[in-house]
Amino acid sequence: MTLNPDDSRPPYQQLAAALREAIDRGEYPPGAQIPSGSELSTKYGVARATVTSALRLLRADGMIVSRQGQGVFVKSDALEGGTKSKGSPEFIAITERLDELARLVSSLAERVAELELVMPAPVQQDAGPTNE
Amino acid sequence: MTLNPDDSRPPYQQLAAALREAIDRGEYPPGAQIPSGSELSTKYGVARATVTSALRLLRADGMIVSRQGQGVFVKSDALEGGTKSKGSPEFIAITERLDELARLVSSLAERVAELELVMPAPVQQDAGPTNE
DNA sequence: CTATATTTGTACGTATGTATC
DNA sequence: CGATACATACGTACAAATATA
Repeated sequence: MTLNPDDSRPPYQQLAAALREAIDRGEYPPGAQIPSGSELSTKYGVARATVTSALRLLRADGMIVSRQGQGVFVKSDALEGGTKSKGSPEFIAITERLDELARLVSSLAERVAELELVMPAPVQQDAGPTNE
Repeated sequence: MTLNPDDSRPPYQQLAAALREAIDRGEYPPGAQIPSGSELSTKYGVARATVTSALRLLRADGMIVSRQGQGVFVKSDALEGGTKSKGSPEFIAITERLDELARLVSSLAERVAELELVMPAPVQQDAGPTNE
């Protein structure tokens, strides 16, 4: 499988569309693991960075989740028909912002959890008022 | 200005935090143009791709807008009013909530980063459970 | 209108770090 | 410990859009 050089869209968008279609087609059913970045890179004749860019779009669509050391998996509630990939530019922009924000919040939560492990326990204030 | 190698955050997140702080500090006021990718690359000693990654976070925060052939500009609510208000009231409301949330998360990220600098590094437990 | 420089966007190939198996 | 897989980074190159001479 190769990308179409006549397509006006850049390769990473074409690859994203191809993967979306494959998911909708059921080639990668919900919960299944998508081929690794290296495999996709070889299969479609693009660099691994291009695969990463394409997967970022799918992640923004909420169709996949990436787990370091494991792989990339199709989300269980991935919609059929590619409804999420369409919509107004504003919708896409908001979705991407939400995705980045969600990832940032996740990493923040982990960092805070680690900090709490090494933090001395908060000193109990002497019977302070609990109102807000 | 150079990045801190002791910071546990990857360079692109450090750079994003530095740029966020510079914007909040008023070094790049609303509507102003941020130094070009090449300049930031030289100034902070990172690759341009790293600058791009950092700017993607700021874009996710809603702090900047990029215009190909022109540059990257600090987003100004007043400046953006003309083009951004072309959505349904629901879209505008969601965008505003997203903006506030992004700002809150950004401030949280900076506070966590400061805490991590003062805190002792978490010890790696070599006999811990590896399952989840 | 054309040519050139600037800036962002995208892509490539390679390398390293880290998590998981 | 070794193999696999994603995350990140580097440096280079070209395309697209814009501004300017």
